[in-house]
Parts: sequence; C-alpha cells; structure tokens
Amino acid sequence: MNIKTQQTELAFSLVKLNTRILKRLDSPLSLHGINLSEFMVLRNLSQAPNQTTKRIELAESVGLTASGVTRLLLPMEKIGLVQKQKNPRDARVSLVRLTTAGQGILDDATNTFELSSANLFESFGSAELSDLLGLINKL
Amino acid sequence: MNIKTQQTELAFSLVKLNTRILKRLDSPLSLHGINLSEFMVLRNLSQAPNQTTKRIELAESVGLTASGVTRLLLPMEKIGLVQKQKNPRDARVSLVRLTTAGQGILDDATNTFELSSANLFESFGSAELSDLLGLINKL
DNA sequence: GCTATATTGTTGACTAATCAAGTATTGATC
DNA sequence: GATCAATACTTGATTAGTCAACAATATAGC
Repeated sequence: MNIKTQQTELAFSLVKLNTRILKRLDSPLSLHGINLSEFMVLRNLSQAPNQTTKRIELAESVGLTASGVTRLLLPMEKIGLVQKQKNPRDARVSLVRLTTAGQGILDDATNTFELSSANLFESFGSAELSDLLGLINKL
Repeated sequence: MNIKTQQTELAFSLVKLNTRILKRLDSPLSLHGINLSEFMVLRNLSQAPNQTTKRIELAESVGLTASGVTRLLLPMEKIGLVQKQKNPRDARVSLVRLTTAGQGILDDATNTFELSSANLFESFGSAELSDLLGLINKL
C-alpha cells in the first residue's frame, strides 16, 4: 500500500470514527444536564489560572468560533455555571469565570466522562494509550 | 500517570482534534460542490457491489441516522449524483445507486481529499500511519 | 493627537443534523 | 390468515453550530 493510499484510508477512518466517539462521550453527560461542548468549556476553565479565560481563547481550545462560544455560554451563564467578567485593561474582551456551581457540575461530569473514556478504550493497554496520544498530538 | 488519567486525556484530545480535522477535510471539497458527508456517501457507494446500497447501510457506514441520510440524499438526487431504486424483494427499502455523474464528481473530489489527507499527515511516516490506523481500528 | 487597521464579541439568517412520531411493509405466531 | 412486533424510511420541530455583517474598543504610524 503506497503512502498516499495509507493517508487517505486513515483520514477516511478517522472521519468515520468521529461521530461514534462523539456520541459515546456526549450522551452520558446528559445525566448532568450538559453536553460535550459544555463539558469541554468547564474543563478548560477549571484548568485555567484563576478559573478565568477570554472567550476567544475558549473558542480556540474548544474548537468553536467566537459566535459559537457566545451561543454556548448564554445558557451556561443563565443557570450559573459560569460568570461574565469585564477585563479592566481591555474593554473589548469579556472574561468567563467558572463558578462554584460550575465546578460542582464539572466534578460530577468528570466521573461520567472518565467512565465513558475507560469504556471507549477498554481494549487498550497503557502503552497503546500513550502511543495513540503521541500520534494524535502530532496532528 | 495512571491509566484512568491516560484514557481521559486521550478522549479529551481526540475530541479537541475532531473539529480541526473535519474542517481541514471538509472545506477543500467545496471546490467540487460537495461536503464531507456527501463525499463519504459517494465513496461508500462506489465501493459497494453494483454501486448500490440500502439507505440504512449508508447511514450506518457514514455515521448518520436514517433521517440524516434522507435529508443528505435529497439534494444529491436532485442534481443527479445518485439515483433512488426500489428493491423488488422488500418494498420498504429503497436502494441508492451511484450515477456516472456521481462517479465523476467522486473522482475529482478524491484527488482533493487525497491532497488534504497528505497535508494532514505530512509529518507521519509510513510506519506511523499504519500504527495509527491499527489503533483507530481497535476503537 | 488622528486616522487606519486589527481585535473581540454579538446578532440575524442559515445549515446540517437530531429526535420523536407517523406511514408502509414485512415476518413471525397463534 | 389475522394480528402483533420489527424494520425502513420520511417528516415536523428543534438544536448546535456556521458565516457575514456589525459595533465597540485598542493599537500603530504618521
């Protein structure tokens, strides 16, 4: 098999895999009233210094557009998972901060997510896991 | 790093990777007037015996629901990339067949897709490609 | 300091998909 | 051979996201 075919097959397989993975990781989170995108946001916030991030950085790290983030955060603010804050140094940016409630939901959801992940990779040993992570990080 | 953390990190990375990959493979196809889902459909059909498949198998192999396939195929039929055909043995199923026009578009689009794939995996050698493919196929 | 350009974010209009409900047909059981 | 459940597909309503256009603010060069 020549390299072009390998690349193409791989791309094709990755695309096919996609939906299945997303569904398997997303559905279980509905238990906590959030979806995968919201989980990603919460997780990103909790790892950010001071649990606070610029919306645009959030967009980048979750793989959405700025406008997608606006729409995603709206209900999250409403139910109090995150808070909007102004940046005193730059009035254009508005910062997003994880609330205590948000952290609580994140903690619960993380358990679920860990379970789904374990389920997803049940046939993988530790070596394979780090191999795959290594390869993925090259992309 | 314990195995649970590995699994979780990997799942997280996969999700983050997702959007980026999809966009890189999808956008270039717009040159040919199709999107990634349509490309997947055409490709699946062309590899099926007699270039014909049941809609529900198509759904399965492209990662959509039956209803998603209905909606996806509608415009494709209209512009003549695929044809609807009845199954004489079972009046419930309707078969989908790749047309010559569809095959033409597929051929063009395949070149583009190969290019995007090559671009995506440019830093991968042949061994890495087959490693990654192997790991992915375990999922 | 003033103007031109770039950055951040929001909004309206749209798209691709989902789900739940419905229709039509088939196959299995009694 | 009538009924009941399962299968294949379609449709209306909804959802999560995009893009393009916009407003507000910041930065750089003159």
